[in-house]
Amino acid sequence: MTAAGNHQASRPVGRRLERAGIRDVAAAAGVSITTVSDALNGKGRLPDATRRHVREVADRLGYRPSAAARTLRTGRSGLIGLTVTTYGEEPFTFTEFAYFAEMARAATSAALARGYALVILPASSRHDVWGNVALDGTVVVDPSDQDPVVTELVRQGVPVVSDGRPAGSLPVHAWVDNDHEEAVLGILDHLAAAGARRIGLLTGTSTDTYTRLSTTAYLEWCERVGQEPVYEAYPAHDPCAGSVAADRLLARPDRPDAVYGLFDPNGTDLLAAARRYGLRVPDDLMLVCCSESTGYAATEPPITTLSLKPRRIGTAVVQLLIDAIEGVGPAQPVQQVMPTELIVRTSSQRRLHRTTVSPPRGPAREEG
Amino acid sequence: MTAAGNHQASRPVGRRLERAGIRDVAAAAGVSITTVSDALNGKGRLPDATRRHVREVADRLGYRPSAAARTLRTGRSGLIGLTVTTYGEEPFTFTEFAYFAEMARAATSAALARGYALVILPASSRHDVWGNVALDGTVVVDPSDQDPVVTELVRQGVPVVSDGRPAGSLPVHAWVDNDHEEAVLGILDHLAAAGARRIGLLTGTSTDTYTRLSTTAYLEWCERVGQEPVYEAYPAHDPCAGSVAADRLLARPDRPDAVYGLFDPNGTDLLAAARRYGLRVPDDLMLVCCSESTGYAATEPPITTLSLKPRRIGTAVVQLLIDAIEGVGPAQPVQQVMPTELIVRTSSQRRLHRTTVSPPRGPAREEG
DNA sequence: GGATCATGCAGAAACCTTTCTTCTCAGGGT
DNA sequence: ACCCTGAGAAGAAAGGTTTCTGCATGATCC
Repeated sequence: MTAAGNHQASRPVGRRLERAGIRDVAAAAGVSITTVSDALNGKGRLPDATRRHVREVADRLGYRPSAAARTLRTGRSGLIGLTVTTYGEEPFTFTEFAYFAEMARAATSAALARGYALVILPASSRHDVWGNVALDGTVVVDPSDQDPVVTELVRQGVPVVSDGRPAGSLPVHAWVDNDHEEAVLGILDHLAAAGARRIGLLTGTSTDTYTRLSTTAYLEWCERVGQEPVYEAYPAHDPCAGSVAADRLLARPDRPDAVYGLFDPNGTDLLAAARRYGLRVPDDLMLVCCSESTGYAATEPPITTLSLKPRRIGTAVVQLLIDAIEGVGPAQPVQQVMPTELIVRTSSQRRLHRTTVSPPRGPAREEG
Repeated sequence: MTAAGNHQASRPVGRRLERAGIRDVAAAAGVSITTVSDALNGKGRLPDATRRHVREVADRLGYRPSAAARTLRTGRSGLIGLTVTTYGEEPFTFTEFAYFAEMARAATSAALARGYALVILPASSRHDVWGNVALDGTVVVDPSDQDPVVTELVRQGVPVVSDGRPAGSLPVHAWVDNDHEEAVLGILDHLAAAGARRIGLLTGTSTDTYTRLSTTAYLEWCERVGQEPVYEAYPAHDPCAGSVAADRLLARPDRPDAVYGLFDPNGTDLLAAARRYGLRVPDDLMLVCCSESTGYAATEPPITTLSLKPRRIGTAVVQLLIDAIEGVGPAQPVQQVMPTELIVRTSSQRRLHRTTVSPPRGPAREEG
């Protein structure tokens, strides 16, 4: 109230009008700040009359407790980080785009339902951002081998739960992951049952656990059934490399008559390559890819996809994390393996077999 | 160091080992906490030797300033909210899913580049979450008529920038939106030029500005060229209603020979309906829809889409918001209208015309 | 040679809550 | 009459930073 005192009604959306503090409420209600705090938080020994009175005064003054002060005092911010692996400048790569979006959506819902908010943070980036936000815990998606940020967080005692098995011996508090081996084996069996004689794989060159587990499962299956492996690996974070790799795979002399693609755009990549080579789908070439996109229901022909059920994963990860933050649940690290779902469409049905799907385990409780 | 002093190396991932504070650094470096703060923040008058020494000691101790304390003192949290309209239990509806995901991605990048992190918050939900997080500002997507949360934020003086024109007289500090009228007019002209005689519209029943502006632009165009309007409106938040509406539109006696669908899934909806009625695309029916999905490049036939360029929007919104937070830029509200991009594919080309696209205005600077 | 001045650093307030501890007072038991 | 108990409420510390103000010290200037 210095020089600005003479034009009061000038700008209601001004610089930032001084908010009412707990002191102001106490003064207006004629009680101490302790009483205000207790009344508003339902603590202490106060008669209902006092509680109501304080609440009413606080409402009238538009009082909102300072989150910063509360965090400082209680050590709890109500914020959990969602750490995404960054490729180049952008958070999360395109190949896992739909997956990540769905997973983040579910994680947001789950966190909000328990009174927490999600902060999106880049992995292993300039850590001034990391230092500037008080986190009660962090979800890290696909932790890389020795992520310095995660290591640092764990060292500080911040609970960390990962989506995907942690590589190396990263001591996360819990992780959730799909049963990737079983998923791949299921797909290969499905294709073989539909009449595939030589099944190819479109895989990645990176060393994350998803790629690794899926590839080794494929190789094991090939060995078991006595098929020579036919696969192409490409850098999955490159948006164009998928098309090239798909083309290469179908250009081989030992061209497969069925292909499973590990990454979301591979369905489109393979379909385009098949058209170039005049291959009919599914008659000459059967196709399956791992994707969350509903667009594969509308391609010509519709493509069979493997869904990793990201909503289930996102929900589970957040539940585990908040349990760890609040100290409920087991003290030991938890490992939760979630089933996948094969959505069978035309591209993997050479004859009109059955159209049922095969959820590998457990009753399907939720729609996610 | 009370009872826990006797088993030091017991659990490195223990409860939460007490972090080093600025006091500890000061003591270890043999200086005052003022000096530590100044040395680390590049303020005050200190010789470089002292600065280096303090920094080194701080590093050795693994000192990280408490974000809560800093926020409390400075009034700045480095956090900006991303408010999404919630439908039912879930944040953001499916119809704007791809748009939102892309927009959020760009917003995250832009915020991080300027040292801010993004918090995802639900609109008009239980506001205990809102009260618990200190926000420097908020981006609100598609603000509804009288959103209580946004009103409250503005009242508190928190900068608010909206993606989409604010409905009513919501006093946001700035907004960014596409030129929806121009986009619709461009599409209608494009279809007419390709030979469409009667153009239909698939629109929504909700009252948000996007739906409203697009629909009135369509009606105006119809009046101008003397065509009877042919449209169906449906509740866009219902994932199944789109198919039904598409079917109804094509079942009409005055069936259109070209349709523009305002929402992302409408391309698939219309394509499926066209198949049911035995209509060839684009020969009997031309199709355009508003979508960010790349899947429409792989449908049969590929479908022409209107992209709202969500990455540009997300970036612009965050820049505007941070400018407002940091007090740079104009004091008056800013309104920024961004161009859209029509991606012409087979579904809207009856004869083999040109394949060029028509960005309504401005040079295409970035790829987003 | 004393006033002035810049330099290097320290003290302490302020930010706003939550919570531990303490105080007062009324009433009931013996 | 006394002690004890419990309710109701207040005092004050603590949480960790930033930053304003101020105190020395040595160098500079007339």
